[in-house]
Amino acid sequence: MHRWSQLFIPTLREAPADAEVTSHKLLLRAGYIRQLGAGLYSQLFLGNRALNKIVSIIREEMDTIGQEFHLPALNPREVWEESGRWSGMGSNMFRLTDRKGADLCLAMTHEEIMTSIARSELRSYKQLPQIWYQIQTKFRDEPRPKSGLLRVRQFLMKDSYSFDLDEAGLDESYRRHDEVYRRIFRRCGLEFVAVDADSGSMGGSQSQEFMVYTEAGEDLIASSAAGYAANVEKATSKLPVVEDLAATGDGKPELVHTPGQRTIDEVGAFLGVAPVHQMKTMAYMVEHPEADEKQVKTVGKTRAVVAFLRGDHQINETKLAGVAGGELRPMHAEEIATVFQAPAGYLGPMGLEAAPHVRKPGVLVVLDAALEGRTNLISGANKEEYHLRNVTPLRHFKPTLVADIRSVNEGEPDPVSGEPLRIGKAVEIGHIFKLGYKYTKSMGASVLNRDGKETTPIMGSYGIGVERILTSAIEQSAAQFGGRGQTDAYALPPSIAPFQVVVTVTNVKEAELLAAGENLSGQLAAAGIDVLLDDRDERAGVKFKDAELIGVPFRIAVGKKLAEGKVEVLNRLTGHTEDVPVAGVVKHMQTLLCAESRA
RNA sequence: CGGGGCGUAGCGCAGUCUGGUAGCGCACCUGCUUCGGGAGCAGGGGGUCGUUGGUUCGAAUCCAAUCGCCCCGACCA
Repeated sequence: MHRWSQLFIPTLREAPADAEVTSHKLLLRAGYIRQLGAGLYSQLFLGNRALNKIVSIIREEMDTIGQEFHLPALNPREVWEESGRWSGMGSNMFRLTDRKGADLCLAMTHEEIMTSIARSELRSYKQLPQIWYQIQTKFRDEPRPKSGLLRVRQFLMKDSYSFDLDEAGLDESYRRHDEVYRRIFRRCGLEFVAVDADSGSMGGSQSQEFMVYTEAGEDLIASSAAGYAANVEKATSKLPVVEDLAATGDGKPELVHTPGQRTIDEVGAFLGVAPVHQMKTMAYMVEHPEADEKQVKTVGKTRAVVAFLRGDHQINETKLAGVAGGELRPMHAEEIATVFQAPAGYLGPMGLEAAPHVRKPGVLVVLDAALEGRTNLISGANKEEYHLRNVTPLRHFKPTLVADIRSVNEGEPDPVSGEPLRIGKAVEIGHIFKLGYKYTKSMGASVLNRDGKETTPIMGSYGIGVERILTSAIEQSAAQFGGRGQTDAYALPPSIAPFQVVVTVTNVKEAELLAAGENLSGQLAAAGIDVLLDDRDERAGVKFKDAELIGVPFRIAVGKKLAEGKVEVLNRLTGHTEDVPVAGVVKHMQTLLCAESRA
């Protein structure tokens, strides 16, 4: 049993001005953390206690499928050279030099180290599969740390790595992680969705992110009630069929004078057509990575990329960049003039010389899949103050290719079941993905297979952000309280709260109250409940406020009702209070906690 | 790295424009009263005004440089 009077729980009445995000304010006010520098936080008693509980849950679940390691955070340069990431990680990696002048780095992740162990120790297929994990501090020199514990430069990560003989084995290791992750997040009381994700700089094929919807999030995800979920960078939808406009005149593209009308809305209003019947032109330049030598050789370091979308649709630059094979930037005015021979506002497809193939030189012209099969659209005419009617893609102009390059919108039917999509900000709390052979191959790991032949093991890599679980639990709860009109209030799930119950003695100067509180706390502790006794010589109001601030899910007030042999039990998760006879409190709490852990 | 903002007591802020040697609320300490929703009264402690340099008789205040933090963007597991 812990006595509040002896603890260091520095709660604040007001949040420091630097804190903007809800969870950041609350973590500071509740005395969980204090800031040391940008993206660097000290975890105080309560913060550390909550994080330790999360770590325990993760460890317990991970132990059902893997083995816990603990690797050095300080890594020699050589290992990272082997995978090509010493330079690949760029300035996001903290680097340092030892007294002998040797280069070292602070690890951002541990594929290299795990693979180096696998390389030197794994010899036979009989040793596979292996799942190795650790819970360890990671260092990343973020360009912009922000939002309290959400994006920091030093954080705790559970990272695991699987080594399998073949793809079927990897599928299984991946599936087991998927299952365990879901159990971990459920036990931490999070409402999450698993989304298909972009594999990013880590390389690999299949990949899934575990996300918690919250306004503080940095990612946008789309999900539907039917279970479809994807990062907006990847999400698609099934669009209802659009009835095309009737052709005018002889049905061939027809010039119309549109003086001063440049935007989709202006042209639409001027001609009396809806945006769905218009086609918008987006002009970019793509810069190919040096690594893609072939591409750079045939089509040049940079090339023009022109995308056509429905008038009411938004371009998804991530998708387009994927198609174009490099980084995008908007075209400059001179480049527009060269490619289109027309000013922005009147750009269109006619007269463009499209590259016949992505790997062939010429302007890369991409038609969004939503325009495939559409007819008689309105587009720019590549002539100042003129637009065209009756433009039918694939008949009147040939793009290099047709691809999905747009962002889905809220409410559109999901591609699987047609349920409306919900789009919202979310925080990534976990990521699992199939790495493939990237590291085992580049670092030369191999085992002998059944036939005595050298075989490269296939790898998977799986991460969980420990602090992010705490942060998103707070965000999630604060949003619920906010919905009930209570701002800056939250309560943590008992599984991860620093304490499950706080016993508030309303007035410690009344000896009976204090004695009853101590007695009750002792009983709860003896029953295995994590209890905090608030025995401070403070006014009741102060203690109630503090109990709420630190997010403990259950509060037992020992006060005036003790005269009737009762104490007041508040379930902050539901807001429900009830008076319970002192003798029945332990049982009552056990029932409440049990119900909560099942929920 | 581009754009914006801010550094004055533990926290929140005023004072800076118009230079004259620092103030308010909360917190903290002491005493009395109060005691189930951030108490009241009285007394008290605490600040190199981010740092460095310059202008001036005199700088929190004006000028320059520099460091740090926050936000938007770019980037990112």
